[in-house]
Amino acid sequence: MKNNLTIYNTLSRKKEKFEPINPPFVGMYVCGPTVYGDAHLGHARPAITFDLLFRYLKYLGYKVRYVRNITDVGHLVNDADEGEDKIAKKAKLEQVEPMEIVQKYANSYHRNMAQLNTLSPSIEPHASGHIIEQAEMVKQILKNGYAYEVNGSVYFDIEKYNKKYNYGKLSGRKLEDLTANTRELAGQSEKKNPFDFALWKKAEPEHIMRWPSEWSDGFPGWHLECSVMSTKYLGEKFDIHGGGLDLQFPHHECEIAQSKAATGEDAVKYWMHNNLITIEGQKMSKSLGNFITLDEMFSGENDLLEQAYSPMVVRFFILQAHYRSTLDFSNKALQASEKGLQRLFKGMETLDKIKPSKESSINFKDIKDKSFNALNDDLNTPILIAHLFDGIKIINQLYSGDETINDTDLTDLKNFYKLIVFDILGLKNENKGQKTDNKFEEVVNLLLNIRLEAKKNKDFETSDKIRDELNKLGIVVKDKKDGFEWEIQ
RNA sequence: GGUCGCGUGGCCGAGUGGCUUAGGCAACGGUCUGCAAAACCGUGUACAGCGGUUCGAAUCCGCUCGCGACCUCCA
Repeated sequence: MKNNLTIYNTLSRKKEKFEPINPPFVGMYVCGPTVYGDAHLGHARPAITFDLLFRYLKYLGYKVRYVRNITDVGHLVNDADEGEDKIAKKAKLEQVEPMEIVQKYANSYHRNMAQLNTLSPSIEPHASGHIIEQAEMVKQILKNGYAYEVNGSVYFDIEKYNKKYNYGKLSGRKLEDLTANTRELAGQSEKKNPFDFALWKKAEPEHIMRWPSEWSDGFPGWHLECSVMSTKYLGEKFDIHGGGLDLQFPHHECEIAQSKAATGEDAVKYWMHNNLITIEGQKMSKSLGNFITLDEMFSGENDLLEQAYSPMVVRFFILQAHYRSTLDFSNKALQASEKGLQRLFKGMETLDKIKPSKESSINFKDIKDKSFNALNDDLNTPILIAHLFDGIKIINQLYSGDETINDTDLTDLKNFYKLIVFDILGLKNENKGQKTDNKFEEVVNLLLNIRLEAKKNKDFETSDKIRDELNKLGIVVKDKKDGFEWEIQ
């Protein structure tokens, strides 16, 4: 299996050639959502970034197993309500079962991800379905001496771990700095060191999500599920682990420590982190409350939104920035993406109308090569898209007859655009296949044919009236050389 | 406070030593049109500031200013 793909590895802080541990198989684990609220724009970014990678790796011929978890056990909210997890909290608020919350938001997450045209992961494990496995890993870490039990809770012993291994290598932190900077949180006296983290936490009486274990009735620590489920489904060593940049520390750092402490192996070869979406320069996040849910994006129902943005516009917007850069949300930027996406699809429609000639006056190889080079360069989709637009210019020249293309090249060109735009970038033309009612279409066509006649008779008063009135109803009329086109806005 | 990152033309957003006019949107001009719209073609403006290294820096180094991320749940 040959490829020229390089990806940026957070571990080395460099772009590295992508070489799977066990080709042609590739194991990829991505941190999924905690299902306690509607998915927002921020959730779309890793989903789309790693969907792109999933699609591209498959195109390259790899057999990819893509695992993305659903966190439904809940994490500690903070020390003020220690012992209460965020899912249980929401459940009490709404007077429903915790698993009902999980089901509800998992469903809406899946719906949103389908709207964004992301492929389903190969496996989507729930943390709650892997309590036994998590307890097993706790035992293993205890047995290896990197954890200690206090009052029914089990904590990871970072100081001890750091004597043999390197805690902080992913995020570039040093234990001394952590010691100096970790806040002294109340109720943490159980821990040897404030930076130790829970592997198993004893549940307080009011805590409704709990499972029996040899230490206590409780629940697993919040870093554990990813170590456990990635190991279970991808093995002790696997290729790619992805997630949002905000998970780098402490979540992924702790994952590394847990896996190493349990198995003695470095589980992950390539760590990948997508950057965050900002709004007015600030991170969009649940905790800051400045987020826009995906449902709101698609419906326009949020005060920050001037209009609705379709799922493909959101996807294209995200792909127009490199995944390791922050991306600032604004209506202007989204509107620019909307127009750009229209131009891209319009170009592809034009491509279908081109008639082949005997000879080709153009050479598309350059654009093709550059496109794949961009993709291979750590998934540089903004560059890739720029090349696609360069190609659109050529397509228009072919259509106008300023350039020519032969049959073979034309087929090749069409296949290239379909491959990149539909299969790899995962975009789809939403206007296509949006069938309106046949009778309705006939009626509009009838009106426009009357208008055409009026125009022929130079009765512009009537023709303009029909155009303007249709416009008021949201039907945009576009005159063509011999006839018309129309669309519903 | 500690660690890390960023600051590109009206906006978004690539590029990281010498030609990339990156690209998109907007703006302006044109073609088309009865007029429009749409579409297409064409055009301009940039690298936060100061200093240094270099034949040459948006790109490397230093300082200053501004912004952000992580250190607490987060995609």
